Amino acid sequence: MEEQVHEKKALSRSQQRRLDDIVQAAIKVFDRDGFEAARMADIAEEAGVAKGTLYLYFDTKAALMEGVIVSTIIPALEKIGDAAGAEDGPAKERLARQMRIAAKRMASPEMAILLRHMISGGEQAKPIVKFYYDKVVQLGLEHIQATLDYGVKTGEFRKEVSEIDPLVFVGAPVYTGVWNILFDDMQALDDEKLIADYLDSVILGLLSK
Amino acid sequence: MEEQVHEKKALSRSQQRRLDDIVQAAIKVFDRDGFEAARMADIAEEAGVAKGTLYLYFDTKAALMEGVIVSTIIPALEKIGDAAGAEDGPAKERLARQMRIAAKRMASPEMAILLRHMISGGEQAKPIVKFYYDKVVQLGLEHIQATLDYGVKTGEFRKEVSEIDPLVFVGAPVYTGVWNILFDDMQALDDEKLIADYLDSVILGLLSK
DNA sequence: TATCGTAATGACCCATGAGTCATAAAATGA
DNA sequence: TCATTTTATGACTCATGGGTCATTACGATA
Repeated sequence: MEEQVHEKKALSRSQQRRLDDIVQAAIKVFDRDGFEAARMADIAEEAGVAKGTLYLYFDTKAALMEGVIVSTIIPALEKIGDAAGAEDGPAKERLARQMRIAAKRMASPEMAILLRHMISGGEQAKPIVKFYYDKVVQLGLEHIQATLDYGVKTGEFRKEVSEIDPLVFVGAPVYTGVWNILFDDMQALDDEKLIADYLDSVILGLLSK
Repeated sequence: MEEQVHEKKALSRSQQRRLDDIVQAAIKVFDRDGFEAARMADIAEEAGVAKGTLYLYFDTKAALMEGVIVSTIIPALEKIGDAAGAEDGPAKERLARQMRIAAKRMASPEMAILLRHMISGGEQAKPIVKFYYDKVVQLGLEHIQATLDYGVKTGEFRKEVSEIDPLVFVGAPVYTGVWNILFDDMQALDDEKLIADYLDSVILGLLSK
């Protein structure tokens, strides 16, 4: 991930505000139109700024996209890491908590932007995909694996559970994200119920007895 | 879904062959570059044909995309419907079979094209999304629901299982599709094992005893 | 209020690639 | 074989939108 605001270390108050405006506008337009179809002119208008001004803050459209991701999504992801890592309660509840957090995240508009960009942006999205894989996917899977192992160790889960691919447990959260992008207009998803049902059916299969 | 080959009823042998070449070339290029980045000139070259020739068979780039989807994906989906509908064996195995078929489908390159297009193409992809929702998602969910009900009726599944949102069971298949698009370079997915693990953990949670 | 440096503007430039069409090649058939 | 219709070609047109930069507005300082 590169820096995208040239070499400026410090921005004045008003500059910071403008940058925020631009990022907010970009989120709105990227979310509405997708990266390719989004026009810089629209983002500028949405931000109440001239097109040229965008280029004072971001060198290219791709850099603006990265800026959006870095400034809104990465911090959110870090929070997830913290929350999921909390080590208390029975394994069953840890797993449930992790999945709920993941699902909630996947359903956010910021994540929709990220997902859409990673999926549709070919070569140029590669660095972001790599970053996401290393920093989010890997970490998330480790968290889940740890919970599974923990549950087995305490005897709460049957011992074969350690061998289960932790990817199994990200299916539902990812699905909620994709569903929201594709079909939300047609049939809004009840995230809560979906995850509850999921946990209901999955966790019973994990228990020892 | 519109027809895309003007009003031609019958194509000559050689025309049919050319059309197949074009569709094959389009699949290859759309898969490699995604819809937006794919250039008609590249598709023409790949098909061994001049650019203008493409427009004898398809009016626009979007129509070509639809042509690809209609001619390769829809038939495949129908086959799924047939296979999943077969009504024999215990509910447990019907469910397993349905999920395996779905997962295999989601992992195909044709589905990758469709997924990418639906996710990244804004307004213009709407009709296809709608079509997919009506003809595939709905139908698939009905099949799964039927299997769940069947399992409950025979006493194989505990009775609350009827209340589970069938979406729960498409999480893993969808996830395999998305994973293949995003992370296949980094870590190839073992579809078989993933689904097996998934079934292993989920189905135990469904059983009566 | 005059000067100077910095930020903002938007008309402009230009590469790109979808789509066209006059021309050429191929097929048809008398 | 020649006339006629059908199919293929690729150089060309043209709309689009990312990115630029000469000009203007602003704000701070003396």
